Amino acid sequence: MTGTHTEKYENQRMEAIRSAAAVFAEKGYHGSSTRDIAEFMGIKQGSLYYYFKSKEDALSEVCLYGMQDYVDRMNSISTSGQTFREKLVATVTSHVTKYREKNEALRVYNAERLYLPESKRTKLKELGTGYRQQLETIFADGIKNGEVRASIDCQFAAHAVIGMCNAWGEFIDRHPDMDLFQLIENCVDLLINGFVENG
Amino acid sequence: MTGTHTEKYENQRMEAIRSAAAVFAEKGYHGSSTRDIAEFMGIKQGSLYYYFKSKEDALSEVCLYGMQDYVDRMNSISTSGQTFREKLVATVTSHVTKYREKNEALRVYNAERLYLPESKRTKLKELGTGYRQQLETIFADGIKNGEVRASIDCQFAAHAVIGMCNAWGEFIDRHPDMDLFQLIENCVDLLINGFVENG
DNA sequence: CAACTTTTCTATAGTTCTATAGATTACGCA
DNA sequence: TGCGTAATCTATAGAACTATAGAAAAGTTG
Repeated sequence: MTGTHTEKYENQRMEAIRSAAAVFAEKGYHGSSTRDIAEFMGIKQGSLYYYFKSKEDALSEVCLYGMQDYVDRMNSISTSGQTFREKLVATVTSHVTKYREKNEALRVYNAERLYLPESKRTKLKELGTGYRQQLETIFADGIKNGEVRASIDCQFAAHAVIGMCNAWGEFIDRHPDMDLFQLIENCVDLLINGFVENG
Repeated sequence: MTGTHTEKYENQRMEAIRSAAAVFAEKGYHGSSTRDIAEFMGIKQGSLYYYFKSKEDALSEVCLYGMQDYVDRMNSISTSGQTFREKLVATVTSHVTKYREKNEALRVYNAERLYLPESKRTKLKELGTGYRQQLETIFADGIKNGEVRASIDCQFAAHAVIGMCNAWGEFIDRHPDMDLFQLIENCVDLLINGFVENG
């Protein structure tokens, strides 16, 4: 597959994906033109079609690019021999710092993926489901060894963690001077202890 | 202001705002055309401009419409004489059920407001800030009377609650058969007790 | 350097979209 | 019933956008 292409082609293709990610993240998929993306990358509008079959194809590539890295990190967390608490810290840290690293692709995945037709979303769904299931397993294991309250619904818990991280991710993007360390600490404290005295 | 217009005009105007909300919620601001909105409403594209000065104006009205109701509910919660716990339940319930009621306008506010120019966002910012500050006050009062742990950062807490509710809101929209009662219970339990045994 | 391949550019066909102007129909009331 | 206002429609100017075709430039290899 990749063997058919030059090294330069592959490099430029990645550059095109990153450019598309940056532009989509700022203006949204429908608010961005192929000219915007090409200009960001430093080429002409028409040349972009040497790397993407269509604008929709560009969105698809951006989403996959954003998810791949994200899922990879979760894989290494869930297979590490850490305690529940450590895994939770690692998950939140990984997720939240990804936004600070200005990896716009993950934001694009969250905000724009639904504009892709079903057929182009199956792979993305698999990745997302895989991520969530691994997080569910972390909770299930936590219940087994007594670290997590037995009444916790693991599916709810996984969704809640992901949703909270995404919500803060959006916020972080608009507040570049925010103290991430403090934020992560607050998130983990909330997830572990709740807000209320004597829970 | 409103005195200059007919009752029919005001009714149709609200209908136009609700139509715009529905269409924007489904396709996004840039992905929607004025023809889409007009068709949803059952009139012709050009006629829409009898009710909106521009497409951007439509977005602005939708966002304001969505926020107004949302903020009103928070006003009545925060001025009620309830305990922290009760106010938290009421807040989460109000927020989450707003999504189930298919009030698309709030979703549009969350997802699309940033496409408005700064000048058209000042009122929206005021409303959002007001909401958040009232929620912060609920937490601050909870600390004062010992219901909430003293180490909680009220600003963080308010953002976290709003972010979590919005995250679940998006989810609810895509899962219409979900049990809201159970979801609210889970959310409140998480916020109050956290996930971990003996917090 | 000459032939060939890869990458980029220019130009454009064919759509679609916003916003406006002016005609047309529906409505309220004397 | 007929007049004046309110609401909607038709038609279109003018701009923008996607995707393609074919020319040009850059790069590679004998």
